[in-house]
Parts: sequence; structure tokens; C-alpha cells
Amino acid sequence: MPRPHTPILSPARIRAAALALVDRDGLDALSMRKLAAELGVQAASLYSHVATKEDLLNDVASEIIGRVDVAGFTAGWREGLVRWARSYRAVLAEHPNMVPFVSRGPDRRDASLRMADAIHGGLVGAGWPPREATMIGAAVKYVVIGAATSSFAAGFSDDAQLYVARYPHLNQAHLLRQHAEEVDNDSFELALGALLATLDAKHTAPVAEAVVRTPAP
Amino acid sequence: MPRPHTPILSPARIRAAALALVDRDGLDALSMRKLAAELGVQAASLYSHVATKEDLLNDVASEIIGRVDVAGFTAGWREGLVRWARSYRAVLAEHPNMVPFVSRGPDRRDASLRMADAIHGGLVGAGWPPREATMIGAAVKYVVIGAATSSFAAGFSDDAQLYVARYPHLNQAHLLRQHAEEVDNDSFELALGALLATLDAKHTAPVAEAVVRTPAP
DNA sequence: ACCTGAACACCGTTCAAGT
DNA sequence: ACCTGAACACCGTTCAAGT
Repeated sequence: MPRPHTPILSPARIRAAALALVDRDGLDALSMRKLAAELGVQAASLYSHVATKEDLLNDVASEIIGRVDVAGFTAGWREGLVRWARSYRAVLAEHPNMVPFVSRGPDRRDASLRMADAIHGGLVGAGWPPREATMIGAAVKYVVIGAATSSFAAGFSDDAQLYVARYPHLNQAHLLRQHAEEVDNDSFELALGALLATLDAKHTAPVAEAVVRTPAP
Repeated sequence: MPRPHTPILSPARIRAAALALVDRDGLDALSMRKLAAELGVQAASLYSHVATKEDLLNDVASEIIGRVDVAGFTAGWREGLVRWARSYRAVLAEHPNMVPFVSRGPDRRDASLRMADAIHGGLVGAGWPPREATMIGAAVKYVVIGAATSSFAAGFSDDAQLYVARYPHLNQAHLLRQHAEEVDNDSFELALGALLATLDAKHTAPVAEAVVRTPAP
């Protein structure tokens, strides 16, 4: 066995350590040097396994997105959408400090494109015209990303009572910390439920056509 | 006139230059040194007018949020919400590179709190119970922030056709650049319209009570 | 009061050198 | 093949010094 050292690093280990650091200290606290220190190694060593900090974060983001449940469409488009929306939100809520990065812009990440494709395919397969499927996917995504991004609960600090005192209407707005998650959740379900109700009303005609076009095998 | 120099900098001039730089080159491209260079000055000079880079960005964000129209509630809660949502989205769309910063987390900025307070006050004044007003404000905000954050059009690059080739369902998804803005807009209006339809249905009872409780002056 | 020059403690990334 | 040490071109921020 002439191998001089068993390797101490690997892309997966680096990703895990990066995510742990971001979860603990925030996205801005992640530096290649701190990450290396956490792994007992020099900063330059990371570049044997990772091309760039941006790439590393993209890979971490892809791992997160990959955990979203897009399999619900076997039980119908409604169930597919609901499971997608709730699991998408839950997965983001597990890593609030990664949300700004994960939800940045029009997504070029492979995992995000696969997710978008699964949703679009599920909707089209259930009879929604492609143009409407795109809009529905986008609208649900807006609600999820918005809820994850501007959550009351995420990073809610204990000095929040300060604001309650200064802004009269917020005073009665149930913004206390113990209610923040509940308000987040109810607001999210309000938006999601409203969207589904509208889709239920629209749904009747297009799905009938689709059954004709794509008969069961 | 013993004044040695007429001051070349001011907080407002610095904010304007910072926003222009971010709009042109992106949020990551903003550094105090580049900003100073743009203003024909040394980096250290900025600190006579601005406490910190973070503070500067917060002030820029406040200016942006301050342009949002929250005055529509004089024409009823429905008109108030619609004008708020559309102008909020439009204001963010004017500065897509600032969106990640403007919509970060639970907002501690004064302008954001004033906006939230105006919306909440408008809804409560129209008869919505405080708890529901909070949820409605949050739900509309989710749609606006989500639409601004994960817009197809913002930063849509010209090599997007690459993905269309690789992902079959996206192929038919009308994701070509010339349609991106239209899809964004229709998806946003779908989500907003769904929310309003649900609120219209809920609205009847609470508003009647409110008229009794808060009679006209 | 406002701006400068130099410095401090950081960054991401590269690269020759060691094993 | 993997890790190190040193270096490069950057950061945000501070502070004594000039006017």
C-alpha cells in the first residue's frame, strides 16, 4: 500500500461542514478559511475538491432542493401541488440562513430545474395546458419563496417588543415570538388554499380534454 | 468665506451612487472602495457620512420601500391591497439587484415597519380582525416577495435555450425570454387574484361588524 | 468639518513545493 | 493525489494627519 495519506477531505464532507457552519453562524460568516479551520485543514486544500465558493454553495443548495417532495402527482395534481408546496417550505425552513442563496434569481441549478420540470410535467400530465402549468408552478413557488424569505419567525430576535411599543397597529398584531411561527404557517396556508380554490374552479374543463388526449396505458 | 472646501459628499449622494452601482453591476459588485472611486474620493471619506456599508444598504432599501403606495385603503381594503401589492412588486422590479437585500428576513427597517403598519391599519380600519389582517398582509407580502425574488425575467440570460433543450417539459413551457415578463406578470396576478377571491368570500361578516364598532365621524 | 494615506484584520484564489 | 505556505489582489473599517 504505497498510498502516503488516506484523504481527509471529500466534496461531501466539505458540503456538510459548510451547511453546518451556515446553519450555525449565518451565510455571511462562511469563509473558505473558517470552513477549512472547521475541517482541520488549510484554506487552499479545499480547492482540491471544490472549484469555487460559489460552486460549493450551489452544490449545498442542490442537496437541499433535492429533498423536496415532487412525487405527489401520482395522487392527482392537487395532492401533488400541496405536497410540493409544504415540503418545499419545510425544507427551506430547516435551513433559514441558506434561503437567500437557494432562492436567488431564475434558477440555473440542476436540482431546481429538475424540480421545476417534475412540477410542470405533473400538471401537464393531469390535463393543465402548458401555459397554465407554468403559471401555476410559478405562483405556488412565489408563495413558498416569499414565506421562506420574509418569515416572521426566522431570525426573530428577542428585542422585537421594541417595535411593538413604537408601532400602535403592530401592537395588536400578535407578533410576539411565541405566535410568530403560527402566524407564518396560517398566512402560508391562506395563500396556498386561496390558490388551490381558484384552480379547483378553473380545473373542470381542461382536465376533461386531457383524459381524451392521454388515455391510461 | 473662510470655509476651506465645499463638501463633495453627502449621505444622499452616496446612496444614489450606491444604488446606481448595484443596479448596474449587481449587489456583490458594491464595495466601499469602488463606490468611493465612482464619487472621485477615497474609501475612508465615505465614513464621514455613513456609519457602515450595512447601514448604507439599509438606507437605500428604505428609500425604495418608501416609494411603495400604501394609500389605496381610502378606496376600500380591496383597492388598498391591490395597489399595495402591484406597486410593491413594481418598485422591487425597478431594482432587481437590490431585491435579495430589501427582502431579507423579518424587517427591522423603519420604512418597512411603517409600510406593514399602514397595511395592517388599513385592513383593521376596514373591519378585518387584527389576527386576520396580519395573515392577509403576510400572505400578500409572500406573493410579492416571491415574485420579485424568483422572477423568470430578472437576470434572465440569453443562453437559457440550453436548458430548454435538456429538459423536455420545460421545452414547451413558454420560457423563452420574450415571454418571461408576461409569464411573471400572469403568475403574479393569478396568485393575487386567488387571494382576493378568497378574501371576498370571507369578507361579508367581519366588515358588517366593523361598521357598527367604528362609525363614520 | 471633511477628506487623505496608511494601516489592520480579514477575504477568495493560485501555485510552486512537499509527501 | 492531496495538502501546505506563501503570495496576489482584493475587502470593511479605523485613525492620525492635513486643510
